[in-house]
Amino acid sequence: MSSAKKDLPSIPDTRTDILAAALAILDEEGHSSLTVRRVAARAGCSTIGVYTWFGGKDGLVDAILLDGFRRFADALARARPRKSPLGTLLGQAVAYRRWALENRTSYEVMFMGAVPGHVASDEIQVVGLLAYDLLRGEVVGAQSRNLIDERDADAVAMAMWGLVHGLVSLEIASAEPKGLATRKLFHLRSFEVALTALEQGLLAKTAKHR
Amino acid sequence: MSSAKKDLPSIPDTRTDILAAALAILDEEGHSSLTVRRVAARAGCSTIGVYTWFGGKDGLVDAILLDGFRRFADALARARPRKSPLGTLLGQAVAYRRWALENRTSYEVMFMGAVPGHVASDEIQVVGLLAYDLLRGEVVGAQSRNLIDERDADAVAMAMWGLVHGLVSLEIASAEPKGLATRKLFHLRSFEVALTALEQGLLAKTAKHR
DNA sequence: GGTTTGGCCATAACGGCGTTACACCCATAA
DNA sequence: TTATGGGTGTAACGCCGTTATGGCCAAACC
Repeated sequence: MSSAKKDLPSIPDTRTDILAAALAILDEEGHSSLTVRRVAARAGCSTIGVYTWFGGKDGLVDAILLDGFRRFADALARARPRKSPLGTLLGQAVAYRRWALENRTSYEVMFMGAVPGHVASDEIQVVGLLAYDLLRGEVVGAQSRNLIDERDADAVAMAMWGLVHGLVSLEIASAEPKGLATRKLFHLRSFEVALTALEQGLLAKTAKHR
Repeated sequence: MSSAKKDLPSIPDTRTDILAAALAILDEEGHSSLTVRRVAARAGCSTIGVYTWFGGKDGLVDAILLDGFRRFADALARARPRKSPLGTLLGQAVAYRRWALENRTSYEVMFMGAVPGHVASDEIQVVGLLAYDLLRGEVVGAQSRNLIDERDADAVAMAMWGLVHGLVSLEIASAEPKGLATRKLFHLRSFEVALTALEQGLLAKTAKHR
């Protein structure tokens, strides 16, 4: 029975081909080239394949998002091991920026609405919020260790997410393809200044006030 | 000679009609309904009018952007009179958010790339950066009065812009049309927490450090 | 075996998009 | 009277997402 399976991995799977073609087009040509016709041509089938396997362009983009969120979460998780919760938060912010810049088109689709008419399915939106829950959890952890003051954890988490997302999306929007190194350095400095200042401002005023 | 002018304002100006139609469609139906055909139909001319007066859809969107940046700058300027530079900065941030939420579709086109294929002309990009220069000027002012520490003014200005833009764009992206009041309140609280924390972290440690 | 079913697919079309070639009107200038 | 040229409508081109139609073919049934 195992011998009957041995060539299974080489069976051409239309669904896999289409998704791979879509990711390749997104990476190589940008989101404006992500059309059903082009994806189908690259996958070696007709446009109808996208409808058979994904229900349409929306479903295909949902699959792209699912893949993106998984890779994004992996990148953030890989940046976790730090000693202090504050160090972990800073490290994750840096990892967030690095991933966004290295996966620019994915980030644009995931967080900047780059695919014009797309509305993500409810399921996908839930997956997208997992990273936020991770962040929130670390904020609560830092608060419980009295490293961050006692403000609303959601407000603090949103502040961090908003700052990181805002800086990253401005950087992506202002970057010519393969942006200048000096510009990149400037954005990196702004990023560090902003994050350390925000964390400074959130530090618990331990037994100093009230 | 003045009597010869008296009916000039009532002359139907195709260019004005088209721009007004585009702004109305953007406001009433959202950016996905902003098509050349629809604008022309609402303006009472054929699609060719958009090409005669604006050179195409890109030119029309540029005109929309110009209008948007003007109204945006007005709203920020109207929020200026505060006593301390820090109060001014905070007041402008609040005005920024208020304008973005009250002019959601404009903000999406101006700062979130809502019109799919659009690339703003160089001239328009310069106009868009005027608001940034205003912000930077106030940062420098606050630094010269020793209210903000001596970090790179551009980095500080980018930090503020990034935070405000990030929170606002997350709020816009997550808001169902006419979003729930509770959600709005949550975002307002996050906004205030984030801004005061950032400013706290940027405060000059007056004669305390070095 | 023959027949029916149903999953998968290609062709060709529909309506909508941005854009443009072409012909037309018509006020002005010669 | 004729010529010019700016503003315009019509109709088309090549894209887009989507779908109706119908063919193929392996599995399931009589």
